[in-house]
Amino acid sequence: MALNGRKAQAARNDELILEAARAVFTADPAAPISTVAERAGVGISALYRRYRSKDDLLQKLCTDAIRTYADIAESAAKSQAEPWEVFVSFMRTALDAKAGSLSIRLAGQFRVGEELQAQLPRAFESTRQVLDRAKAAGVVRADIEVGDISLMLEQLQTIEVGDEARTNQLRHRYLKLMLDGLHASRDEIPGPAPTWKEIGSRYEQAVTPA
Amino acid sequence: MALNGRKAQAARNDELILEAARAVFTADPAAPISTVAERAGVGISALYRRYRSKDDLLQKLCTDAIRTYADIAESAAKSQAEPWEVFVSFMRTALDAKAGSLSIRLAGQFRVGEELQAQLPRAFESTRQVLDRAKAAGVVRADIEVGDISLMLEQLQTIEVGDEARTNQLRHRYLKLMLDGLHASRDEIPGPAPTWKEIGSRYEQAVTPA
DNA sequence: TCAGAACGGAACATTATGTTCCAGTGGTAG
DNA sequence: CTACCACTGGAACATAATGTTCCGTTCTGA
Repeated sequence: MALNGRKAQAARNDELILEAARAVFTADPAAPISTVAERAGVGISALYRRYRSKDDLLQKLCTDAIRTYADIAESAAKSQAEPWEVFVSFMRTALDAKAGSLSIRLAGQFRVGEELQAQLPRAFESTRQVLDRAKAAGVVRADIEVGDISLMLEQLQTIEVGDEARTNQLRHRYLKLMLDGLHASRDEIPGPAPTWKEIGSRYEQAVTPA
Repeated sequence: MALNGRKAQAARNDELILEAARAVFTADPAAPISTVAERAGVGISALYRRYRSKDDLLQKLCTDAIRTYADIAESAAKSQAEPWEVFVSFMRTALDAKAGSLSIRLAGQFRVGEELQAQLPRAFESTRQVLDRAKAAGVVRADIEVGDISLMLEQLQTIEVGDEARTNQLRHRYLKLMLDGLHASRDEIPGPAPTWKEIGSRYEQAVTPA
């Protein structure tokens, strides 16, 4: 009966809208809000009932995404398995979660709220732990830093061909390639690793609305 | 005196406009045409005197870019140096030329003209030769194909931090990482390589204008 | 001196899009 | 059974963005 109730319908729409928004904005960060409504199969007012503005929706999406990423990293940091296994599995899971994709592609388009900001240290710290453990074990080259992980995941998530399954397959194809590069202890790679500041600075483009 | 003449000024503007357009559209593929004029330090009419429309300008930019890429690939294909050296040098040069960057980021925004289309086989064929030679020499893993090269260069060119020099440095950082991955002959990398069709299909989004 | 090529940039037309508004619907409390 | 109202769809509105045109101005070259 909860399935037929008006409230159940509303609750289902909550999820439908979020899912649609994720899909739409992942495909096109500049997409209009009407596309989200269309994709979700609801009217525009269903959106505005839930979010004060587009900015609000984007913020919610990104905060969720970063929280998901932080969760994944934290979980990996706690794992007791082999350092290389943990690292690889972490990278794969993070890639699949498309967590960074949204936040980066939408960077600068919305105000960065407190909750989002609060997730950043957690994301950074956990990633660092996973990475450091792998480096300490000698299975990841020493000249890799946390910023590298961010940039690599971002790069991978820019890969985009028509089909979603195929896109994912290709992303993992290049992840593997990168992992092989990371794994090896060959010559130094050029340039210092990206700093956390460099990576975060892209969020600062947003014109602060009233 | 050619430096002061009206015609000389016009000729200089030709170049200024192209340079500005490259810079602007590389940074933001959706940039308005007025930004290009501003950056070039000319008025809008100076633009429209040279190009019938924005579409024309974009087409010109991309055609140039792909021709440049094809030139680089062709030159590498002719080189007699060591296969691995040739391959690495080709990748570095292609990356610096930012050749693919423009064409991909603008894909679907302009009509694909004949001249552009004519460059594609040349680009593909030369890239294939460089790659095949490296594979035959056993210095590049066998499961890499031409489409991989395209996608990798594209990925690298999506890297973007504020500073241009730094951006370039980071791109080369990850190119090196990828090269290490390519070089190694470890386990298979997952998924079939991207096909030429998959890569080209992104140009087809353009709504054909009258 | 003067015709006209080249130019700057305001003005215009059009489109895109965030947001509001209102009438309709159906579950539900009383 | 009925009246209420949360929830919704989507048209309408206001606004901002931007491609293109137009016109008055400048300055070269003959």
